[in-house]
Amino acid sequence: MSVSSSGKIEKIIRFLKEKYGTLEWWRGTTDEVMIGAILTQQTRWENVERSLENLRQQGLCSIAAIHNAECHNIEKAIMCSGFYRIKARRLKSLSAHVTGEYGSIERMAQQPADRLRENLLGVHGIGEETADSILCYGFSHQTFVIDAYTERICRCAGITAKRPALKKLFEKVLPLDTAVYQQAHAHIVEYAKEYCVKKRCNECTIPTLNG
DNA sequence: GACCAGGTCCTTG
DNA sequence: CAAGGACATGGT
Repeated sequence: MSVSSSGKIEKIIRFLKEKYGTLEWWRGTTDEVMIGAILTQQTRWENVERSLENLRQQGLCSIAAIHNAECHNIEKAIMCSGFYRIKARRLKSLSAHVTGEYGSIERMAQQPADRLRENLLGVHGIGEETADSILCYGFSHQTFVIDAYTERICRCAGITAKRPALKKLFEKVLPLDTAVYQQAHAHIVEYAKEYCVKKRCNECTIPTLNG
């Protein structure tokens, strides 16, 4: 009898939690999480941190400051995390959205998660992963983040579900606890960076799934 | 030098 | 709908 997708996901989550414990991941203000979520698109986090530091030094590391800044100045500050022209525009779109739709981050934080998600997906340059990252890490909602790594690990584990269904599966399995959601995604990324890239993800290396 | 990074959008078939 | 390309810098 084969293990169900839910069962496999439970095992993956348990194994990774055992392996990594609690990871320090994305501790920052809501503003910084939102900005970082855009900057980290297809980009290493270490480069994003440098950009965030540049933005801080320029006084540009907030949604309000981005809203008032010249695009050119944003571009210079975020250059080292790549795609800097398009990302500067995306940051502008996001800041315009927050300001126009809610007035402030504080107001935004009072809205229900599903409404925030729908509105974020309407912003040019924000897709599912970026929206969910903002919700989960910036606003502490129980929204699971599916990224390319999650898909890789799940595929190797023989879970055939794709993006939307995969997200539902994780959200069905995980307890309704924001810290658990944040950690589970962090664990997957750490594991994938360590094992699924260098080893080309030819086989599932999560031991509990091989027996 | 080749290849990849915590995506998203746009164009084609 | 799936596949392919553009966006760009920085690390291995």
